Amino acid sequence: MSDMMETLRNEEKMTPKQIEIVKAAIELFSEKGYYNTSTSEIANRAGVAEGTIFRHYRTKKDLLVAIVTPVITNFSAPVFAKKFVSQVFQNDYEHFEDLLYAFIKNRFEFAQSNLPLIKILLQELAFHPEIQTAYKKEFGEKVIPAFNQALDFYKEKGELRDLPNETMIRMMVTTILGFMITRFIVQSDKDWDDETEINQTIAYIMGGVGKKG
Amino acid sequence: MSDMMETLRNEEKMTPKQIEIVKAAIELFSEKGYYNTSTSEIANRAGVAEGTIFRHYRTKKDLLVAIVTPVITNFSAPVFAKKFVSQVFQNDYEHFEDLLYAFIKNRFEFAQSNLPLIKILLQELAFHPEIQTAYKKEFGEKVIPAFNQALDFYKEKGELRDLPNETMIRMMVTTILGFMITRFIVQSDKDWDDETEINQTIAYIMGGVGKKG
Amino acid sequence: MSDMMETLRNEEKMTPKQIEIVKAAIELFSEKGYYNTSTSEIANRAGVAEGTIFRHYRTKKDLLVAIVTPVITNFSAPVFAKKFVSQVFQNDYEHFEDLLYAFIKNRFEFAQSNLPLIKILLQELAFHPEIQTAYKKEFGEKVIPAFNQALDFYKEKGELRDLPNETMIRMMVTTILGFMITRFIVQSDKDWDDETEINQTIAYIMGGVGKKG
Amino acid sequence: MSDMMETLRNEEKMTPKQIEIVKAAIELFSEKGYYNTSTSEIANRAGVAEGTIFRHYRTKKDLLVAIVTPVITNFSAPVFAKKFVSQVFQNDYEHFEDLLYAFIKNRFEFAQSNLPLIKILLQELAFHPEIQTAYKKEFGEKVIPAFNQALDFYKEKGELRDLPNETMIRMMVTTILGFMITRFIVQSDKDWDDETEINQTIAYIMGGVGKKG
DNA sequence: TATGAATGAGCTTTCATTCAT
DNA sequence: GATGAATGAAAGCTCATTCAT
Repeated sequence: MSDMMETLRNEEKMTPKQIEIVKAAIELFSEKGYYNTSTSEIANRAGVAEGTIFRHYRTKKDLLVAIVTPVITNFSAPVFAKKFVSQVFQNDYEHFEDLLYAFIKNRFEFAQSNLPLIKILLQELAFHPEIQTAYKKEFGEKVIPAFNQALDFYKEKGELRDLPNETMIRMMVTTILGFMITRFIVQSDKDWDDETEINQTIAYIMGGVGKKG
Repeated sequence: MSDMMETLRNEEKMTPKQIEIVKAAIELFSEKGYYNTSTSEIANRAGVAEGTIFRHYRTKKDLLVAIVTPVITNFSAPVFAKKFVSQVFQNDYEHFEDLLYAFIKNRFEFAQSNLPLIKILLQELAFHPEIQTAYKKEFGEKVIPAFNQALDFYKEKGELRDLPNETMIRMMVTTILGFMITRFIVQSDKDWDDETEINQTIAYIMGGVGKKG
Repeated sequence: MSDMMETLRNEEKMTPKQIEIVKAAIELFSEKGYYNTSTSEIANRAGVAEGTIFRHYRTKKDLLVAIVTPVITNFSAPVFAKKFVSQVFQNDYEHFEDLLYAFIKNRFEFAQSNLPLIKILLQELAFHPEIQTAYKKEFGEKVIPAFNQALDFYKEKGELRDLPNETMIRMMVTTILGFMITRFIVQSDKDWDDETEINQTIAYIMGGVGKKG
Repeated sequence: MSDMMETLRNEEKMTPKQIEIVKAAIELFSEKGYYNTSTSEIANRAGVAEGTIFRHYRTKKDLLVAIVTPVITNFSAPVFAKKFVSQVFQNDYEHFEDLLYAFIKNRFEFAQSNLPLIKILLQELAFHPEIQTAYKKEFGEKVIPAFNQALDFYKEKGELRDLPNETMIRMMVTTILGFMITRFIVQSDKDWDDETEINQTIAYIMGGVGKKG
């Protein structure tokens, strides 16, 4: 839980009760969904009066957005921060495969320790235009450009097929997200050998986008 | 719309009003989600009294389930019906790639003409245990076995890598679903060259699961 | 009470419960004011579930407006209807004083049997732009023109001073309203000799606007 | 605003924050009414914490009463103070008309510089028994007696008709208040020639209560 | 004196569901 | 089968007031 509160970041400015509210909301939203969770339930679990929620968040939806928006940023952004891109060009990752491994590993761990947040994001994305907007902005302005740089770099190196970046990104993202959703949500109770699965996923992707021979 | 009503199948037994109710519910559920749609709105759009809905469906959730359950069966099942499997073994599809093409093409068209139904399924799956159960049953009892037969067949033929079927299925399903979700939901407004995209998707999958050389 | 329901007019189209709701609302709004009356109180007194109120009136304010708007029309309009104006010109009222008497008498009786409605109107006018708009429209389009015709007629006859109509109307309306408010609201418990008071009011007005000698 | 604070009188004993609270409350109450103004809004506009309001006024209603009560005294009283009455008997006003002019002029100016306060008084009078009581006390104990003295004096002088004082007071007050309400509230945006209107009002009153010939 | 987080009762409103016709 | 008025529980939200600091 403390991991997640870090993801939400501005913990310092929060009162103890507000932190309890956010924690309770995360639990309930991820378990039962936004519409199946009442504010009185949240207040109850947070050990707080219902009115207290509305001192901190004007509406129930504001609370949802306050929870979900940082996840969008933190789920997609960090790896694409300057540091990461520069690592690519400094040859920290000799092959695209190495980059892929670092990336998936990193995001896998993020997902693991922020599971409830990610569940909320996935479940509610369809219903809240505010969240969709934030997601599109993040993806369009940060993720795509960073991906483009990296893909161009490794294409130049002759490691990747001559497919449009857009197509490649879609396929990779799809494969990675699909793996994580299966791993953490659809079949979370299965006994997984994560290291093997990650490597198989990388192999699958490389088979699809990497240059043969 | 009539395509979709076919998917729901038991149209014959429905009164005209009931058909209107289901049509209205499909539209509204897929546009705004189950929880954002009120029964009075459904009644309104169906041109029916609110009470009429409850003559046909004991609860609002019953209406949802009545709409969604057939989609599960129809989205996954038909291709795996006896006819389909026998086609595989009768060498109707010489290569796995051919099977894949037929499969994706067929499901792509189904998705296209049942888009609202599939949106409802995807959006609500997370929140309704009844739907999850139906989905798991269908997937476990029909899809997996059929896939297994086909994969074993083409493995034997030396066309597929020696990966666990489960892994292969997950990756293929993920890739295909991811393609369709992008195509029809996330970026439905983009200008798509469907034939090209389908072929690239097949190439991507074959790269990942096909035997090299 | 049945008098008042007539004022509201469209009783025919109302369900019995709706009539009870309106009656209860009139009582409570006039006794305690709009903001001091809760919808649960109204429902209670009307012997109705709270939800029933909102089947008939989308919001609490809609209920207020539905009650108040007809009062505006009925308080100001009827006397100025065609019939009334034509009576003026057919010499039904030989002197302005006679017209005044008929007018005050008629409005006095209307006020008497619609007291709660008029209290609501006076009390809430200040706070609800919707009501102000309705009132201004009614006054500007019906009352003023009718008054103008009558005043011009009796000015021609040499019975009225040469004051601007606007000023005369303001003074007369003020005097008449002031009388009624004192009579029915401020000092409603006093023992009034209505006939005398009405005549004195007329005399006061005639002293102020009538031609001397 | 400083004019109004004078009206409220005990400014000396107020802390700066308290003064801000009162100013903010006057603005908001007069603009939107007591029930549409929240204490948090007042605190906000006053630049003060919400709790601070309740250090100075036990309840929100106390704040209203603290604002409105002095207005009642100051709106009606000053003219009837000893000084004023003695002026009457010292023949400072030869004719009743002169007294009337001085009175209306003086109250007109008071109203002009205390408009928000007077709006609050008029708007809230109907809903708060505390205010009604204060108003009745003031009117009964100060205004009526002073008026009686003056009216008797000018009746003796043969300038006024032989109407009951009560009736005359009612009519005069009604006319004067009605004029001011029209001037400052109902049609405050109209272009007024105040001097002319005041004189016409006096003429109207004199026509109604003055002795003919 | 001033703060502002916290309270909880109470508000208006929504909505799935019932039932007499 | 169809209606639609009525229900009442529960929702989200407001707000005057308290109190530890």
